[in-house]
Amino acid sequence: MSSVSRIARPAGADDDTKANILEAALRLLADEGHGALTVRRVATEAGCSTIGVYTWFGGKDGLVDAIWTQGFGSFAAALRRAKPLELPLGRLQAQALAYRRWALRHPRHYRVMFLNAVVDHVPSDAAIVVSLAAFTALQEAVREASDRGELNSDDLDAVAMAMWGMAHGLVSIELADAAPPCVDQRKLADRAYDLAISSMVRGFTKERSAAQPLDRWRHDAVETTSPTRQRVANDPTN
Amino acid sequence: MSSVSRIARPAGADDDTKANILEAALRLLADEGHGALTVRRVATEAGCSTIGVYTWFGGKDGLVDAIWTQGFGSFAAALRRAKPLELPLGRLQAQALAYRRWALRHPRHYRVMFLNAVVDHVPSDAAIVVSLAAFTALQEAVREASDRGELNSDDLDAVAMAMWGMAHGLVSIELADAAPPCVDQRKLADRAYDLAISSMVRGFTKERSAAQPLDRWRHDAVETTSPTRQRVANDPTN
DNA sequence: GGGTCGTGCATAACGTTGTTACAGATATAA
DNA sequence: TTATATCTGTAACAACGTTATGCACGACCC
Repeated sequence: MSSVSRIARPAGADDDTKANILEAALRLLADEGHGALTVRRVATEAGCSTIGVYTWFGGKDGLVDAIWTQGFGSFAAALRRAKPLELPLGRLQAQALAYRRWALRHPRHYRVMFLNAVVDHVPSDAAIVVSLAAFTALQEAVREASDRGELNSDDLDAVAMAMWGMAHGLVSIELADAAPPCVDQRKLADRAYDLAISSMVRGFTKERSAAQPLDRWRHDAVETTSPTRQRVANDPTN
Repeated sequence: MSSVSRIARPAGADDDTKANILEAALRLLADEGHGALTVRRVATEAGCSTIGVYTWFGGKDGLVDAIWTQGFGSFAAALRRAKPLELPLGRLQAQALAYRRWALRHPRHYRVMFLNAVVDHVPSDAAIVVSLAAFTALQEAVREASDRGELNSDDLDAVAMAMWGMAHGLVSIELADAAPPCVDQRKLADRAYDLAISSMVRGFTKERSAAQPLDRWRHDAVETTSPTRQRVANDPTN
């Protein structure tokens, strides 16, 4: 495994303990959920003792911070990658769909990042900076719509926040299985999300167009929802 | 304190240990947050040993369940008490405002009920039934609007869910202090919440009326936001 | 009144968690 | 070779939720 040790350590120790630990943590999170994210368990999976987590991440908080940062990188990229729809506020709507798609593909990651899955973890300043990139993508979409004269409000921050809040709330409820009993929770979540986006966008636009259904974009967008991993080179969270 | 013991117990034991424990837990939650909600701490504050929590609530889960139930009772009552605004979807808008008002008045309670403040607590079936009352209030407001012909959608469940998700998302972000840095977080939260409500409502309504600002209702509605307790007889959470 | 039963309770412990003091081991620098 | 800095495993610590054990007391029956 280890090529050449560059730093003093006991014989037989792996050279890239840090990478092993983070990888083990991400794997445990994806496969078994945040309940498996104990220092001892991660250390065992990474092939070192608990000390490794403290040497390389400063403790569990630091490890979760790394997971957080990695997740937000993937999340922000997904938002930025969203191809604008041919509708009013097209980029904003595309990002809203991408928001839920990412969350449904990485539910355990989303829980750590947004749903306090790891108790009372407070992200570091560095992690917060990374996470802001996601919101920035949203703000840019809002500004684009504003520049095109599509918005009926000048309060761009409030518009961005309203969209984020809506997406976050609906996704949170869906991931928490907190929706009220229903014949088909998933279908209701689909409909509610589409309706919320299209209604809010309709409320934001100047012209009074008819509501624009989102079905055709949604369906091919959310084809995969199982939490099983699908690794891609250099981006384990896709 | 204790009037007449009706059940066998050691001499000197208080008669209503169960009430003491729940009261102590609610007080600790309100005063110090969920971090103070340890079995040992609650027992000490209630004047009994840890066993009391197990005897009367079956464990910490049961205790949190009781807090949950109590909170949802207060929450649902607040939604039902909301006086309809003289606007389209007036009852729905009033409930949305009441939603945030309750959350800002009982932030620690809201965190336990909605934000996974107590790790991985899964509510009991009984607690879920109580919590559904809150959603029912929302559904009734939607049905009322539908009966009046104010809605442009027939999917009433999706409408209710969209409103709930929006409110929950924005309030969650606000309570988590997760909003991006800004001059005045609170004012942005105010504006974003009003904008989200009015925009979504505008998207739901058939006629194309101008956006209706919510400021005047909002300001006298949310005058108290500090987490300090203001007890009212028979309803400690107001 | 005396004996039995069941219930509520305190003490003390168990296992698991995050964390750390300590000492040993090793690569690099002098 | 010697010295230093760094990494690591062992073993322990405190705090957490939980529970086995045994005692105290009221209710009940005779």
